[in-house]
Amino acid sequence: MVYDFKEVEKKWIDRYDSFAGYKGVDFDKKEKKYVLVEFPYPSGNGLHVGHAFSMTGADVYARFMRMNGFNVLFPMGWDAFGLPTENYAIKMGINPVIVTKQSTDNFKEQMRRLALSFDWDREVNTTDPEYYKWTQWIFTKLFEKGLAEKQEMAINWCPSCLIGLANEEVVDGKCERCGSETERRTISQWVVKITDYAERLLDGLKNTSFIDKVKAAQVNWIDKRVGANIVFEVKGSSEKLEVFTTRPDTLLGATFMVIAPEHKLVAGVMDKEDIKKYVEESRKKSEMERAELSKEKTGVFSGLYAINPINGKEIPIWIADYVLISYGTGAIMAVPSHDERDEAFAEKYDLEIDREFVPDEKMIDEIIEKGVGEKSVNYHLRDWIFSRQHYWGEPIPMIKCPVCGWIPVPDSELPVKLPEVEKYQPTSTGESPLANMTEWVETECPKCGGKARRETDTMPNWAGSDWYFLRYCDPKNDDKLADMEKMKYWMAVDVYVGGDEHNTLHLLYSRFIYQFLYDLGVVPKEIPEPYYMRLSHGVILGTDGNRMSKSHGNVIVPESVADIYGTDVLRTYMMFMGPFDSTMAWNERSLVGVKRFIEKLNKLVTDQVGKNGDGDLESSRIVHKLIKGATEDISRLKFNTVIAKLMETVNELTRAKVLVSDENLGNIVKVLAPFAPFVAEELWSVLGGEFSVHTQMFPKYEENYLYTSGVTLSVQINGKLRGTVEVNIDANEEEVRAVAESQEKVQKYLSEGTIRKVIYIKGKTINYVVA
RNA sequence: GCCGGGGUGGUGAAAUGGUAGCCACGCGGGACUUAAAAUCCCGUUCCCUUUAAAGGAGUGCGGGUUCGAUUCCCGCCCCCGGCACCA
Repeated sequence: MVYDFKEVEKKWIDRYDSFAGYKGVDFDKKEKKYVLVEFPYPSGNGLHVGHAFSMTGADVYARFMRMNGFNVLFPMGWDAFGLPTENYAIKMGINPVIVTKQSTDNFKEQMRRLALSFDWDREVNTTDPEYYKWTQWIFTKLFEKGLAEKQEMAINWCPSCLIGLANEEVVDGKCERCGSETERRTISQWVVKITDYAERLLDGLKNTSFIDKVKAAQVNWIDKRVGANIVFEVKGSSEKLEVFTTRPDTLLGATFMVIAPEHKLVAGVMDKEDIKKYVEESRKKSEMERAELSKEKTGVFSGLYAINPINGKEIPIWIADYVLISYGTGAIMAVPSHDERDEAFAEKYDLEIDREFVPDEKMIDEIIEKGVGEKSVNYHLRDWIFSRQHYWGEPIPMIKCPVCGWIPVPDSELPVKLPEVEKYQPTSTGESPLANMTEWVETECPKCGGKARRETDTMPNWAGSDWYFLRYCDPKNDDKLADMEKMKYWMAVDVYVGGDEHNTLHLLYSRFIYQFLYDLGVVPKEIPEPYYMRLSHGVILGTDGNRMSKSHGNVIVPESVADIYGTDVLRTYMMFMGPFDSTMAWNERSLVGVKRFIEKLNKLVTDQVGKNGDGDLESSRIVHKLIKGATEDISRLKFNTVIAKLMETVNELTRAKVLVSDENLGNIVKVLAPFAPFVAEELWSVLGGEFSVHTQMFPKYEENYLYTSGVTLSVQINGKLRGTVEVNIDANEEEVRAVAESQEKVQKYLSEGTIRKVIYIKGKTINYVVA
């Protein structure tokens, strides 16, 4: 019988739409398992095979957990605010709400075809006012707790998008979204003080079992440095110069000081023409550009001298933009004999380098004793610029009253809905288009009732994804972001599958928001961290080896494969391509191998069903070996080797021409089910099983089928393979030696010297050391 | 420069201290067929060899530990991803 995937998919797909087997059941007695895969940004291009790959991997795992008796929560939603939708809306003059609807409908249908077993009853959308009501609520709480404030600050500015960018959104001095050169500009911005949680964010990693590289990414991003702040007098001035150093022991080796161009001491020397010029030029550079100029450091002498607090030595103070005002105190003591950057700078400007200098540990005590410095901890983590001058984001729910100052919008008036506007682009002043909505902007102060104005900035795209995993626990709750008891049941996320690109920002921001909510008492006190385990999925690149994107023109959509080969072959192939966490270029070359495998399996089952009673012992051995291997491999997300084992099983059973019982045919089908849901369902029904195969228990292997008395050992002579022997698994060294040494070839090599030693590793090898 | 990941056949890859290359693609040969497709069977790391047997080399490079190293350690080279010159 030829396998017709179109007919089979058509037969089952509708039944899965309302299938109870895929739903997470609140408070179910079964043990829960929360499997989360990052929700996508629903772009107009649709879901590509990269998405399909990571989601299918998570789906296989979720299905496997269900078949192991867990009550699985496997939800999906849309992180739908963002610039591409806004840009498309601007270009086409269409409301982003409509654009978003079209995109999410399209994504959802694609996911349906991929047979992803999401619980659609829990679908969330960050652009839904019922959802962003709570995103806004969180912001008002941040404000109330003093963790959000407006700051006049120099930011990266994109002159094309007319928007402020966080440092991480500037790539090579260019705007990440539009590619324009960015500049520095001072603007009033909402800033969220994530740095207050730096220590907690480091410490909390102890409560997780993230894979090592994810933990490392978090630790390195926070980058805690312990050192000292040391105060220098400035010669002929009442001003003092404070520096942060991780090496207070090198204090006596300091031969010059460097301050950032933004440092307050610079203001006093701006009358000098060369200094003024230097400061103005560095102001134009973004931090990225300053970083890029690493090979050619620039600076200018301030004319000022600092006094070393220990030995009274006069040290010249230089101004250089390789020192950043945002880190430490914006000033350093330079020890060119112990720091390569300082050395390069000293050589360029012909400054003193004390090559004889030896660091002195006791210096630290002396500094503290003299009261000229103190222990200091710095984190490289920076506060989070939270304002965007854009339309398509959550309005920041704040009101500016000329009398009362900034007042958060009261809970009862949330959500602050995005008003309809005529134009979606930012205003010519760089304000968000909401600023033009006079009747929306003008409001009353919630506190004094006087005339006041709404904030017109919107939130960054990270805001909605900071807490979405909580909303899945209770997606329709109108009174709170989620019910405490439901969160207590489902949280923490057991396995969070995501991309490396989110291992720093998204992961850190969402952990921060969770910890903040924890302190607020709105999430369960038993659960200090949101994610128990974080795994990285790999990336599927285009056939050209580049990331899939419209601009590269290398996007492969899953339907193009599913139309020809079917969903099962596509899914199984993606899982077979390589390890789940590795980067691979899309290549359809061996897709046909998976197709052949599915057809062979189909033939095996339809040929043998109902004919073979108990089957042959040999077939049970083969099938139980599969069950054991598959159980271990899926648990470790080693999907590619499970497929290899399935292929091997079908090949062995076909070649051995053994009789296979219906039970064992069913066992193979169950192992296949997480990967190829449609054909597994069909074959399960051929075998007379009840709908659905996906709610069956994953088979358990039986030890007695796996036991083999015979084993093949390698025979090595001086570590080189010289033969193999078949022996009983429990054979002792003498027995193995007798068999091995009866072989002509082994005798030949043994006769070349005297046996000095024999190493026998039971079940594996016997090695003769001959000299 | 810093951080993370990686380097194994013609290709995707497997093996995490014990027979390197499972499984799959591709390729070669054969069966079936009027023919082709599909399917099935055999072979396929490289070198030497008509073939086979036998041998040698072999997991980026150079060392080391070990009876034995793709796997562990030290040094180096190259590729990919991330980055904020972080004092």
